Amino acid sequence: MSHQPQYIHVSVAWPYSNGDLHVGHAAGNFLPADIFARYHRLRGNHVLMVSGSDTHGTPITLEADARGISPVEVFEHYHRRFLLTQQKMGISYDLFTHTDTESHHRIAQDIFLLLRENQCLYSETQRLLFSEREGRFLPDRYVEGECYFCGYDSARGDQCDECGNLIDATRLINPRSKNAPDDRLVIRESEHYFIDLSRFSDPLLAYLEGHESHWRANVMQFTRNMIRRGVEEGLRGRPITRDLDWGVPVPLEGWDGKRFYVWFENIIGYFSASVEWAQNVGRPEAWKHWWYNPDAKIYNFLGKDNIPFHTIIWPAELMGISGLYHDGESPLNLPHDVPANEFMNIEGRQFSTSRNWAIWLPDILERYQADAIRYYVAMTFPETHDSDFAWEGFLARVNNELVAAWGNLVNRALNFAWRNFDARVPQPGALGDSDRAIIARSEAGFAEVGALLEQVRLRDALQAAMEIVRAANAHLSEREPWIRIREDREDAAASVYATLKVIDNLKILLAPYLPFSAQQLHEMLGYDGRLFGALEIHDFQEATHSHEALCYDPQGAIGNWSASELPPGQQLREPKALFTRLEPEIVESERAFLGAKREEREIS
RNA sequence: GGUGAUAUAGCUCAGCCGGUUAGAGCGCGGGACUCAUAAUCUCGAGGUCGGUAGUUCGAAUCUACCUAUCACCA
Repeated sequence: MSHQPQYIHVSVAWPYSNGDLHVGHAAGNFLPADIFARYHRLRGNHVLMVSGSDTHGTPITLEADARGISPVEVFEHYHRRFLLTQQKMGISYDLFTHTDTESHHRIAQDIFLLLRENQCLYSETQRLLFSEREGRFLPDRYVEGECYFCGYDSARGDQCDECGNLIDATRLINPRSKNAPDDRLVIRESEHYFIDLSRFSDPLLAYLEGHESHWRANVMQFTRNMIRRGVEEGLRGRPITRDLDWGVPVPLEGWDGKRFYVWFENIIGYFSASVEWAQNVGRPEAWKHWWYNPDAKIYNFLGKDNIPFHTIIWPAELMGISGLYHDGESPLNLPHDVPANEFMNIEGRQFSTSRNWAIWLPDILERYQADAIRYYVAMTFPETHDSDFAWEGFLARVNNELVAAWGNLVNRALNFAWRNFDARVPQPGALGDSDRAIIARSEAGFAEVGALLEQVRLRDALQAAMEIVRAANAHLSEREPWIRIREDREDAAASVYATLKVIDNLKILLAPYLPFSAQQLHEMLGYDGRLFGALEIHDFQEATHSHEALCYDPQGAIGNWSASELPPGQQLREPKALFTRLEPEIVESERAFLGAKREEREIS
């Protein structure tokens, strides 16, 4: 199964660093990305997986205001926690950085200037709400007023909570500042840049046509209709700058009080983080293998709320800046796939951070194994529709599937060899038909599970691997080595050897999902070395600031997506249970956390 | 209001460019086994596929309308 290594770029939507990560982030964004990335790493492909904290945007400044601290303090606090949380989860980013680096600022500004030079932007005067007292324009989220649909008195600047209509803040009746209700706002004009999407309608449609066969139905249909409608009416431009003091500055004379819109700038992070990564590893041109190589494939992992940004705006931006930092012929690569996930609900209800209806990753990582969380969330991935995280389901899947089926298969086979075959992989002699069949079955898993992983059908791929687990348990029960060993030691050795070999294969098939226990199992089987590289937090110094980032170092990784060659006679290490069985009581105790007041605890 | 996705056994889901008695895992009931974290194996009972109306020899699978949920847009 040797093949030319491919260049696979895995980019993950950037979370706002204004609060901890919860299972929604894992389910929609970074866990599918990590599973996909780890699979490709095992395949021997060149993977570049990047993301980072979004340090800008009104969620950050709102949080800063609420706590009476600076936006920098807010984002640095949560950025640090993101690094620790994702390290514990084993999310193998080559680089998880943030958007307040000098590198990102410069690249975002370069992209803006090139888009402007290439006439992909236009400027227009907008009417916006201005606070004379504060001497600044107020973002919609800072504005309240009377709803012009229903008359509700405290409609927000972006949406009315009473009637649900979206609001144009300048049309609110008696608009006022949310923080200072007696501060009456006035309308003032301000010049802004817009991205001219209308000129990209045809190239975007052509781009979609090239990916029809493998994009998820919702992503493709939704995007296509949006663009088609745009072709009829002209895709509307979107403002990319706004009047703010927190964000990436607009690099033009006289634009001091303006910053980029956060969605324009954070999505550029996929590109800027790639460039930063290349810099960090001392190969400053290396990012081009993914961005300017026609054979490379870029995958964006995100939630469904983010689809149009990734399938319309970002590709348009990339088309508009092709050639940036590069002399060659090929254009910048566009996303090859945008496998957006739907949402994960909690115990039948929608996430709500304000009501604390959420499951916080730093908290549950204190109580459960990372692989157990990864397993349940992966089995429940909202790939085709919204799914539900239910603690009863967590308990059942961990105990019945992870512990009882997979963990127990490992445990019974290794224990048997440990006690009856001198702590070694038995010398098999002649294998029986069913021994050969189960080995063949597990070896076929590399093609079967691999094909599903490549289509980003991660739930199906995991299910396919678990079917092999069940077949292996059935094989062992049918062969009964614990009985056969009394009269035919060779026969028992054959069936146990076959089982260990199957387990060795399953170790790799499951490794993208269960990297921690796969490593433990690897060692119990008597191997040395690490299946994957190391995941570490490093500090990077720029001209005036330094920042921390999570970095995957592939050095020394020996894991390989290919059939086991388990050597007979190999010395085993003492088997220990891979997974902890959970008590039924956790269902009630975990449910009690939902909706209750939460204290943020130090991450150990 | 528009666009898209989703709606299948108690639960979680697969099947859906039409075609034999609608599949899997879990749960549940009956057997077997004891190497294993009371784990494993095996047999079985459970759905007529959100609703209505069509197309067709034949629809969970196609069409229209409706309902519900979610997202995006207005």
